[in-house]
This record gives sequence, C-alpha cells and structure tokens, in this order.
Amino acid sequence: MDDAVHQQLIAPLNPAQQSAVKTIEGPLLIIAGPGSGKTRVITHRIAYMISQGVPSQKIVALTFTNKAAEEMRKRLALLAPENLTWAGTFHRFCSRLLRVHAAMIGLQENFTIYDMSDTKKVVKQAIANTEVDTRHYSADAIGREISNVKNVAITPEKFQPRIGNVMDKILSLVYPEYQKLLQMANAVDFDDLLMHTVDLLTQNNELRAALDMRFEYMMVDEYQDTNVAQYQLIRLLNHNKQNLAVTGDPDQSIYGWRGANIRNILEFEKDYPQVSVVRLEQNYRSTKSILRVADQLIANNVRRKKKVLVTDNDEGAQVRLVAYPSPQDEAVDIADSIALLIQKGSHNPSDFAVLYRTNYLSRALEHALGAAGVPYQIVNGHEFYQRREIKDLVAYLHLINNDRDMVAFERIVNVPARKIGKVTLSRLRNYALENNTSLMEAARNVGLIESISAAPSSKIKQFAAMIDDLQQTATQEVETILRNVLVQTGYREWLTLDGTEEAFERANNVDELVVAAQEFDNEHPEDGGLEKYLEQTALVSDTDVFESSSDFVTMMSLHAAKGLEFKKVFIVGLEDGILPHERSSSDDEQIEEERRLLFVGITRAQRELQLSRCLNRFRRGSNWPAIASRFLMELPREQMQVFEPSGQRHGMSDQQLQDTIARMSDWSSDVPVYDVNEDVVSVPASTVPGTIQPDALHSDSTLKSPSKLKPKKPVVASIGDMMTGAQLAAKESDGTKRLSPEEYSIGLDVEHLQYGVGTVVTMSGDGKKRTATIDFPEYGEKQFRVAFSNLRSVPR
DNA sequence: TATTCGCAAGTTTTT
DNA sequence: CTTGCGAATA
Repeated sequence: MDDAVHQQLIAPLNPAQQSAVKTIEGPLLIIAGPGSGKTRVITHRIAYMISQGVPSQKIVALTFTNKAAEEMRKRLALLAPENLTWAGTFHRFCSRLLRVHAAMIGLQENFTIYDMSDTKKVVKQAIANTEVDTRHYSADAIGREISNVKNVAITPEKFQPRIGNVMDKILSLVYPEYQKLLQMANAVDFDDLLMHTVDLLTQNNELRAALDMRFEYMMVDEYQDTNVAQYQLIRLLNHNKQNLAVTGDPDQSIYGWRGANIRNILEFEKDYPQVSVVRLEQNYRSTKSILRVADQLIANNVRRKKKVLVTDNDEGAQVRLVAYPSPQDEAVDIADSIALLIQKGSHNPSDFAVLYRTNYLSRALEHALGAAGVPYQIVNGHEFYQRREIKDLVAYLHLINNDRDMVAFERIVNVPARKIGKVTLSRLRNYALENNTSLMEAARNVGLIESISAAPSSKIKQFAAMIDDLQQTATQEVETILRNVLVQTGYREWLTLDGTEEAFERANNVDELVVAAQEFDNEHPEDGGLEKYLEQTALVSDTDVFESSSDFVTMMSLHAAKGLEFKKVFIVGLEDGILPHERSSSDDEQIEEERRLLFVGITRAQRELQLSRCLNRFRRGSNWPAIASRFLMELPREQMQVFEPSGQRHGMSDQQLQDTIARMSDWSSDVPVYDVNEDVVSVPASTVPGTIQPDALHSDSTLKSPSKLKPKKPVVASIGDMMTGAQLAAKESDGTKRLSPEEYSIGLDVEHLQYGVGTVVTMSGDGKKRTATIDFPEYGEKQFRVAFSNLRSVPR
C-alpha cells in the first residue's frame, strides 16, 4: 500500500471530520477547504455507512473527474474491500443510465458520444440545413451557445428566444436541427448525457422514484462546480430519499465557464432545510507560508463567504516569486533545479508539479525537462485521441458500433481515398435527409439514388459492404476489430505512401492505438467490448496512466490539478492576459474565477511553492513585453522571496516598479549577482531561485543567475541514471533491473510477472510512448509501453 | 474529383 | 504561428 495513503487511513479523524462521517441520514453539506481531508472523509463516511448496515450498492458517489473517482475507489477498496459502491463521474453515471433506458428518449443503447470536434461538425451541418445567416456568429460561437443552453437543461422544445436577440433567433432554428441530427445519428454530446437523463427522469416518475430508492445514499463531490442540469439531476434522485451529502468549497469554483452555478452550494441550505452543515477548515496539506499566500490572495474576492484556513503544519520555506527574462529561462531554471534535487537523491520526480493556465505553456517546459533528462508526464486529456490518424481509425470503430453515426461516416467514407467526392456525398446526404434515414443506410441503398452515377455508386456500395463485413466482427476483442479495420482498409499503407517523416510518426501512432486497444482488452476480460471501449475513450482521458505511474514530474493545467497535491509546485506564466486570461479580464466575476483558479493552484503545494512570470513572451508571431499578473500584487510580498529585475523596461507597470524598488532596498548588498537582461540585481545567496531546497540556507556556494545554473555534466541523463546509490542497489538485489525506456533494445531479455522471460523483438516510439514487442516462449508476442509496464531486464 | 494554394481567423480551462 | 476553409487548378 502507498505509505501516504496508509498514513491517511489510520490517522484519527478530527471532530469536524467525525461529525461528517457519522451523519449519514438526511441532507449534509460539507464545506471543505483545500487539504482538509475531504476525500478521506467521504471514503470513511461510506465505510461507516456500510458498517452500519447500509447495503453498499445503494451508495453512489458522483465526482467531476475520473481522477477523483479513481482515487476514491482506491481508498475505499482499502477501507471496505467488498463494497459495491458506485463511484464515477456525472457523465459516466448518466451514460450508464441512458444506455439502459435509451429507448425512452429515442436512442439506441449503442449510441455514440460525440466529443467537441465531432459536435462542431454536427453544428455546421445543422447550420447548413437551416440556411442560417452566419455573418454575425461563427459555428463555434453557435455551438458554444447551444452548450450553454443545454447546461441549464433547456431542450429545443422549451427554448424561448428573446425577441430581438440575434443569437437566440439563430438558436431557435439551429438548435432543434442540431438535436434532430444527433438523434438521427444515434449520438449524444457531453451535455446531452446530463440533459437527456434529466429529461428521462422528469418524464418518467416511476423510473425516477425507483432510482431514487435504488441510489438511496448519494454523495456529490465538488458541488460548487455543478451546473443546472447536474443540480436538477441531483434533486430528481433525492426527492423521496434525501440522504444526500455534498462536499465543496466555493473558493474552488473554477468551472463557471462550463455553466457551473455557485448558487447551488451557496443555497444548498435553502434547498434542503433540514440540512446539517460541517466545516472542514483544518488544513493538513500545506505549510503556513503557503497557506498565508493563498489566504491573502483569495481575500481579494468580493463575492465570497469568509473562511479561515488553519494548519498545525510548520512555517516551511517562504513562497518564491520570480520574474524571468523569457519563458525559455523560466523553463530551463525550473527544469535544472528539479534535476538537481533529483540527482542529489533528496527528491523523486513525482514530488514536483508544474502548473499553468493554458496548455500551450507546457511547450518550453517539455523542452527544458527533456534537455535536463527529467522524466515528465503531461496530463493533457484526450490529446492522443485528437490526432487525425487516430480519429480516423476510431471513426471506423464508431461506425462499426453504431452505423447511424453520421460524423464517423463522413469522416472515413473517403479515407483512405476512394474517389468518392463532395458532390456524390451531398447527394447521398440529401437522400438520407429526405428519407429520414442514416448515411450508412443511404449508402447501402445507393443504387436507388438516381443522381449518383455508376462509378461513384459502386464505390459507395463497396464501402458499405466493407463496413457491413467489419460489423460481423463487432463482438470480438477490440484489438481484433481494429486489426481487421487496418487490413480491410489498407489504412496504414495508405498513410505511409508518401514516405515522409510525418507519415512515419503517424504510423507509429497507429501502432500505439493497437497497443492501447490490446491493453483495454487485457484490462477488461469480462466487461470489455467495443461499446465499452468507445465509451472509455470518450469519457476517460490519459489521467489514469498519470495516477498509476509515479516516477514523473507532472505538468498540467491549473484546472486539471484540482484535487491533487504535490510536495513542490511551480506555477508559471503569471502574466496579465494569461492569468487572468485575457478573455476573462473584462468581467469582475470572471476575474474572481481566475483568482480562485490561482488559489486552487497555490493550495496544491505541500512544502514549497514558486510563482513565476516572464518579462517577455512570444505571442502572435513575435516577442512582446509581458505585464505581471495583477494577482501578484495581492500577495504578501514582504513574507515571500521576491526576485524582480531592477530596470523599468520590459513593460512593468508603475505599481510593479515601485514594488520592485521597495524590494531592492531591503536586500543586502554582500550577495551574489543575479543577471536578468544585463540588469544587475542583488540576490541573497540563500534564496537564488533554482535552489529550492531549504538546506540551501546552509550552503555557502555562490550561485550564478538561475538561468545559468547548469551543472557541468548533464544532471540526469535518463530515468535509469536517477536511481543511483542505495536505491539502485535495492532494485538490483535479485539480479533483475528496471530500465528506462531508452535502455530497451532489440535482443534484450526481460522478465514480466505474468508472462515470464521473453526477448525484445522490435522497438518503436520515444519517451513514454516507446513501445516494445516482446516474444515470450509460452505466450507469443506482446506489446508494451515500456515506461509504464512492469518489466525488468534479465542478465544473460 | 483530387490536390494545392492562399487567405482568414482565432487562439482557455474539461466531461 | 497555426489551423481550417474555400476557391482555383490539374
């Protein structure tokens, strides 16, 4: 068992936590500050309920992210091994319900879940069908607006356009058409999962009441982030039986843009008058220094209920605030300081996280961490599944699973190229529309469409026959289906026709997908299947991989970091326009949400925290001076270590400049020199950014500028190199050795727990995607992503 | 019908 | 700077 988890499980609960755990009947509101042991309370509470005789299958725990659900399941398994509690995201919960009751809302149980890019295509089609004038609003904007309307659970029938509102007028036409297209395609978007479920329960009171009983005890995590549809769903399922416990923190509400409604948590007490309220304010996560910064920042929010954050933890190191000349300097300094600490052996890669507002900020960091030899992991949702070649192949799977899937059909009908063109397709579409049938069905009947001439007609017929043929294999393992698709379509060959570097890369991704399918089959021997696989790829992101592998520095967005904690946290790019984001800067309410976002980021840190910004940033093609985030002015700078340049160039505001000058005068002069853009700045030796361990205080080394803090030799050459000394010795005591991805090569003998000893036959990919095909004498060839697999080398 | 070129637009966060 | 889209051309 994970030591930290174990510690948490056996540590006693404080009085507030106990009271939350023991209140199991009736509505319960748990206001839980960051690091207050919320997940622990939830899991203990469930375990307690079970010990009191509540049947565990009557308990449901709803979360926002798969990460949170996974964490909960993991801990619950330790507390109550035999429990049948269902824990998962709202979307998954709804998807499960809808598959069972699909017919009641006009769907088939094998419906497709469309992601945002799929959704966008349907919106465009709907716009085309309704011939709406899009001079004023882009398809994107219309799609966003549809999503907003759905988030408040307004169906096309209920939608009331406000007179004189142009967008509403457009919506009144496009929204029903969009919904009709989805229905015809037997597909739903993310928002539908919630809205359809609300609809289903509203229209079928018997079913609602049955489910109300069935899920007698419900817990909702991150209640501050629920939107209207989720709120209605919760109300519908907690009408007769109001054993509802919600946890949340208004200060951590960061999904307003997605329709989250703070009102839900602020007025929970009105919604459920008999409510018990518990406040968890004791923080077990962070040092006093870190909490003070968080506290002072969030105090700037006006729309807020005051809340205290207290901790018995030690003072800890001061929070650092650093201005770097450029994003490259920022990245290199952070990477080098992490590498140094790992090399010293005092830290593991998994102790660190680098957080940012927008995903593209990870680029420079990736580069720098790679150069420093630090293993890292980017938590970036569905990136892999967004690649063209992957979307193409998954579209085949979708069409096999649900032949009414319109987006999948359009995507692949001519990929690989089959000489089926725009004109033919539009005729096919028209036929389908007129006959109220799917594109696939129209394709089967293409002979009946007079406007399509012989040549394209036969091509389409061939395509339809191929899909029908593939459909015969739909019940087999996903890997088999996928391999069949590759064989039948010749996709891989078609992809690599031009022989470019990029084509090769794409072909690797295809192999990667096969491996992923294989892994899915292995992990789901009982409950697998194509439909499950497709649901998984739609609703689950790469984050599970991130959870289980601990030997990586984690990089992710501030949003993705919610609910997690790390010993040392770097938050980068604290600049005006980035955080707060420029699209939020016009609106006070949105600014407050951005502030909460930073609050969430800060409170992820257990021991040390560095906030940084850059003086220049590359934007829209060229380098611009960057202005410090206004939030940096709201922090208790006198209690932090501040590294700002002395010059007034680089676009510093007056306020900033004054602050900086004030800071400078406080600094002693008998210290080394920190060189920022040739401006000479004094920096206390103990506080040079780049050396973030507390014992630097006792170091008498005179360090140069942070960005020049490069060791003579590469700090860490590979993952393998980092396991030095005692650590490495321990790992090798039985003669086998865990290898870094780079160390794998063809011909190597490795040992697998299940398959025994085998030989590496082929290698492909790099980094965390590096994949080995290994031949086991008894089991044949298997593929592994070596960074994640439990393989060890065997000496010859 | 496929391909290529040029132009415009849009750049957040996630299930 | 990228991506996506539409028009022009082979």
